[in-house]
Amino acid sequence: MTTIREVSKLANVSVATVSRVVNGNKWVSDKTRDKVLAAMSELGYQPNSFARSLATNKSETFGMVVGDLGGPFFGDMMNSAEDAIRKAGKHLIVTSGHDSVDSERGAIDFLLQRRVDGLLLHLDVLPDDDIISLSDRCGVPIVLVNRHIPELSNQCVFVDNDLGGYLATKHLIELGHSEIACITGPMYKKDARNRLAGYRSALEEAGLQYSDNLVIESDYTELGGKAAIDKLTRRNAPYTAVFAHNDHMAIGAMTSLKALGKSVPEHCSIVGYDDMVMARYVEPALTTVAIPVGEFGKQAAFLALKLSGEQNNQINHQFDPKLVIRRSTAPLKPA
Amino acid sequence: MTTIREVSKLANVSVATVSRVVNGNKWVSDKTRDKVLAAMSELGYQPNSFARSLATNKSETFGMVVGDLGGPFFGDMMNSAEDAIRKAGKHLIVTSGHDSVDSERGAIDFLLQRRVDGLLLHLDVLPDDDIISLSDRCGVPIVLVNRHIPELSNQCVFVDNDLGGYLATKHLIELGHSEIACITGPMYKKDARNRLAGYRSALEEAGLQYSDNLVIESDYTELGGKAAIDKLTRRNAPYTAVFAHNDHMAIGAMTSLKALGKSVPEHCSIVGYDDMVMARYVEPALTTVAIPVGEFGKQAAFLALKLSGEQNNQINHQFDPKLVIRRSTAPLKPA
DNA sequence: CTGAAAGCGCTAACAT
DNA sequence: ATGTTAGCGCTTTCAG
Repeated sequence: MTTIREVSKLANVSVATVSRVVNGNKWVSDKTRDKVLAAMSELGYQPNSFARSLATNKSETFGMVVGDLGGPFFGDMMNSAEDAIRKAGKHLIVTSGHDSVDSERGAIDFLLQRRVDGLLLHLDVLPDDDIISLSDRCGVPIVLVNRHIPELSNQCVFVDNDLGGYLATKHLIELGHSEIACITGPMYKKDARNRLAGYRSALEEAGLQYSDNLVIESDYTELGGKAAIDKLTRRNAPYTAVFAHNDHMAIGAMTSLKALGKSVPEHCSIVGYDDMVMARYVEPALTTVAIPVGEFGKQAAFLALKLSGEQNNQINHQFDPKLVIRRSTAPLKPA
Repeated sequence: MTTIREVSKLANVSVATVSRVVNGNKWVSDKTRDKVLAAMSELGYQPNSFARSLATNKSETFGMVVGDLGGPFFGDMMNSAEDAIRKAGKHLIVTSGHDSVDSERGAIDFLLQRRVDGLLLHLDVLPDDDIISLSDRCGVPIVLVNRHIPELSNQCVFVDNDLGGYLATKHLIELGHSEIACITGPMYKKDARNRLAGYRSALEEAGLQYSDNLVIESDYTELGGKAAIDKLTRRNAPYTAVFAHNDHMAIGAMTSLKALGKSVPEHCSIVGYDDMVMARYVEPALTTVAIPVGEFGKQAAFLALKLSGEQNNQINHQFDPKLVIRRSTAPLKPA
């Protein structure tokens, strides 16, 4: 690797001059600049970002932690975050947290050691308290994606899951359904609790009775969705519609229902959550609650940029989910 | 940010000693080590990776460039690559190349400036020659993912697209089809040319006539797939099966076909390529050629590790695609 | 076992 | 307009 010193020798100038042209400083004569540029390209010079960052104490780089580099959900998020950050002339390093406290911590440490100018965190398992103390001591702005921690409110970008649950349920109610089953995510996750709360409030608003019997806690997987329907059957609970806390479970439920000889939406309506790609492709296409994932990543990036003093965009902290009506829901047929 | 010096002061030792305990050097007495460890945690000390890398001239980090952080294809690849690299005690920085020569170059420069120990490159547009010269001068091992450059053969990990095209076509032939349309990707891409070559060789092997009339060059998008069917219709070309160079186009074609009143697979069989998630969910589920994407990322990581002298795994350079038969293909019905 | 000191490559005053 | 030089925080001889 060639250094700035070698370039300076070849060009017959001082390292300071080379540094100036590398950094686009005005105070260099055109002639000198050309000489330096020539030397640089002759040597294939690449500035050493470590040395540079060490000297300036900034990296021009933001770090992002996502649950899993492969998640379809994260793809869009990373993309739009990177886009916004690139447009600000910075870079984004993405790492995955792998759904474990240790590796989430590890990912954060990794980024911190790289002295990122800010952190965009999508943390699944790290407890609130840890995040709060992290925010206090880490020295760089952190923004939380898809998570709301009251103490860190203005560092959060999140979606109103209560509203999502409410919208899904209300849609079903408006179609005439009154016996609506709910397949929830793991209840230790706030997302799931909020979606369930939305479900309850829609029920309540309509004067419908909430019944534990119709609620199955599951695990956000397709298999879990299937199993939930089986449980419902075993409980002998009557229902004409299902609200699943994500599309995976909704699709699993759909499969199970079909296997039971019930067709969707004729015998049973289904609403999912997330609006993943496959929601458009299943048969019937799934009615679901869409989260503006791209907007999410973008606003998180804006927020990080803002908190690090780079920009001053207007930030949108909370997003409203939107109901996307497709063909898995239909008016209740009189029995 | 607290430095090694502050820790050394608090612990009443020299910086060298602190450095030793940070790096797990044996030559430190337990007592001293404990003192230092205590000081470190009291100060919340995080080693500065820049200073460290500057001093050692290594980063313990590999860099990866993918076309687009959001691609479903890339998700698995990143995941398994990161996994393999993490298991080797290193880190992976992922950046996107955005399908443009400039940003692919920019992404590579970014990583090079971060002095990565190796580069995993999934390059869509950068020409072979540029890559070859890059490999010569960049000073770190580079491995090419999903691309075969003869001059850099042992730095490539790729899939046999000829075989993929052949398998897809042969499957259709075995089902009795002889008039098989082919919707290709952009022909400036080698992938597409190879898949087409596979198509031709399967035809040839079966003694079937190749006809330009049945080949439509498209763009790997769902819309492109739809348009291709329209073109075929306008050409008035008779066909009973379609081989599309990716699943997106296959699904687009399926939609178009249905709109034309032809049902799949009764009137027309369809084979896709890639085996993306949605292939399982469309109706009918798509027969397609699967690429072992995960294995890909993993082998690329192994290769990079090996070339950088870290490990010595046995590397698999070329992968065979596999035909996944689902329900979009069926035996030709006698007219 | 521990400390002192010389860099690693670059930036940013400060000189000239 | 250009050069000199003192760090940035850490690792690594080389001496104790």
